[in-house]
Amino acid sequence: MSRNGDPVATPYRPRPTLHDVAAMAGVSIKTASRVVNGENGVTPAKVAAVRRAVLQLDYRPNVSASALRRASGRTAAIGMVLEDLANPFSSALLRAVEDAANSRQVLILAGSVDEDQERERSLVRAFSERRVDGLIIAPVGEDQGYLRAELEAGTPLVFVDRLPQGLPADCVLSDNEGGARAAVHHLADTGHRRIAYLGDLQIVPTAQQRFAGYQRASLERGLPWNPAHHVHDLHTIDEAATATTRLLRSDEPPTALFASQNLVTIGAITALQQLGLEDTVALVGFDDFPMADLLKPRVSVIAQDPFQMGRVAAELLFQRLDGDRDAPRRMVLPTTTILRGSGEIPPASP
Amino acid sequence: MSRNGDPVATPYRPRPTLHDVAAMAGVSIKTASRVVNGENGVTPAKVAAVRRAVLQLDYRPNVSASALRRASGRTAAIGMVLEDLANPFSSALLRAVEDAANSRQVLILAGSVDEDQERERSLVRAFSERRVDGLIIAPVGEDQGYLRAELEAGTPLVFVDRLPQGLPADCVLSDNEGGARAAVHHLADTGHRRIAYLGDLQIVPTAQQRFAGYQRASLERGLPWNPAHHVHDLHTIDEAATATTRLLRSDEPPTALFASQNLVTIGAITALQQLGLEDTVALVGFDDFPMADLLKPRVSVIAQDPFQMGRVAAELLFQRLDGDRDAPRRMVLPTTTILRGSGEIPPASP
DNA sequence: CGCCGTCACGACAAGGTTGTCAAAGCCGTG
DNA sequence: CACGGCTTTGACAACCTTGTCGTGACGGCG
Repeated sequence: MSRNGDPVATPYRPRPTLHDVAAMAGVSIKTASRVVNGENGVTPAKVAAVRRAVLQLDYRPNVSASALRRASGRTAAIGMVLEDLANPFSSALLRAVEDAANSRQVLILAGSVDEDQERERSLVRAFSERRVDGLIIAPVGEDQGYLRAELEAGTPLVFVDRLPQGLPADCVLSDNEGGARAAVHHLADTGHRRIAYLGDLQIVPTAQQRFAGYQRASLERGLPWNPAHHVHDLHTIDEAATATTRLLRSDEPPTALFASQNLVTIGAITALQQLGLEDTVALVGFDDFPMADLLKPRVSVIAQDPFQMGRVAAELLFQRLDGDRDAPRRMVLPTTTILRGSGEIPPASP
Repeated sequence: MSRNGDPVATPYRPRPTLHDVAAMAGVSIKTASRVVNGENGVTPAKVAAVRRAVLQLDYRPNVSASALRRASGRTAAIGMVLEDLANPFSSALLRAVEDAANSRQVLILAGSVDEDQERERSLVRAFSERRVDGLIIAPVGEDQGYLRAELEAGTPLVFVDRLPQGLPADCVLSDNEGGARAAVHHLADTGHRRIAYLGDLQIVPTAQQRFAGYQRASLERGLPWNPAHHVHDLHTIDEAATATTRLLRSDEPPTALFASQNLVTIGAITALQQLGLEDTVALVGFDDFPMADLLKPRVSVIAQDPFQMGRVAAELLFQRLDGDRDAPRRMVLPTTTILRGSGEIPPASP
């Protein structure tokens, strides 16, 4: 009863192949291939015939089969292993790389690892099984030695945001230590001596570097070293808010806060607002975030430039793909200090 | 003189193939294939030998070659065509789809179109040449008929955020009209009668729907219809801010604003803050955004749920991949009205 | 007119894999 | 020991494409 409009599964029409194109154009497969790939040595008449057939059949070359046969084996795709595709930092990286890849007709496979080492490895494996031409990785694991085979097979690797461990490879980092140091110096310049550190998971290398910057600046300025003012392992807004509240309610509260990361900064702001202290306690956050200049007070930050990081990483990768086989490079991108208000609140006179 | 540490380009080691595995294990290629694919009918001793060889060579099956040969032709990859990978809406969609894909060992190819029709088509073409198993598309073009060949070849298509034109395909939308209508009703409930509409590019279908909702609610509440209070084609924060400023400085300024989109909302807030009117003029925005509840006043919004949208789209897609060939479905996701303060500001008494 | 170089073209193999199928080995039974 | 039935195994073709190379046609030259 297929007449009365029942949805009937029409059989799928198989995709046309070069074989079909060649048949329709009345030439050999090889000649069709030549035309499709723009090689010369084909009569204009046959070129036209093949072109017609391609159009009529809506022929799409099969890149997989092509890559399989081609000498270079290039698939014109690269893989990106990121922390979380939904977070602004990762997605800015992705977008920047996309722009670079786009101009070379290269596609991007992307995945999130969520701080899970196992997932990092399985993603890389999946990309490798697709024979991506290169990988850009924001590593979470403690050892990237498992990638040696990729490197040896000639797949260029570029690490972003964090240093690779146990593998010589290109790498693009922010100046985490320098940025954190600048933040603390700025708060000290404003008159603060009791500056709390609110940090991400200590296993995260960038968090370590930022704490090192905090420590270095504290030393340089002769600030009191008070472990009660150092909170580590904050990984969500709520955790950061809770920790901030506790700090500010303690006997000897800090007069300024350095938040080592996006979500921590937001958590700190939440807590400050709840306590009504947002105009009393100074705050500098690491990482800029949207809206930072619409809050009251506007939030001073140490900004990274994820777009530039992605752009530089992509440049490195494509240089490698173009044959550059020099020693691995490490690029350190400077941070920018953006003063908007929250970091310029002076300490309350005691 | 390669002894003294000059960087010397060591030749790349070609990736091991099944052939190599088979040779090392002393079996035929086919038997190695059987072991790798977990087929049975292989002696335990040979299974063990092949496993050893796989491990020792760090063999990675070539998914492309495999897909080429397999009857299904599945590549275990899907393509996503999004507005801009760096914007929160797109990246939330991407992430939600990734989570669904991940549980099926499917990878994601993603690209941004930036409101460029041409780019939409070229991205789809690139994905199609990779023989992705399915496509999730946030369309920008005015006609998706060019995708018919994909559909006929059996590649499931799911559209998100916007309806496809000229093609019967699955589709997941927010209730744009309903959400906008709710926003205006809420502002009317608060006592407003002069509610301005600040809208995105008019060619964008979602913008049209939101304007329709605004119009419908205005009618339902008998609000004055004042074209001077309707601003269209705002696509950046700056444009929105400028337009808002102009509106509020006009002879008969609105007492409330409905911003039809993320960036427009932010632009409106910027303008309100500059004019010192943020506690005087009411504002409801379409789309939630991070920090909306840390601003002063907190920003009332009509929230979409991009994660759910992505999840639903992925579900549809995978159902199709699992053989569902029913008529195309259209899913409309409800919006949520989140009242935080800015939408509850009463009109200034004249 | 015969020879040779050039060019267009296609037959064939190969790339890494899986589906098909026949051969070979093993077992128990009569 | 011959036979039938079962399991294990590998040779071969095929997927779609491109690289190699030989063939045949053509034009130019001696």
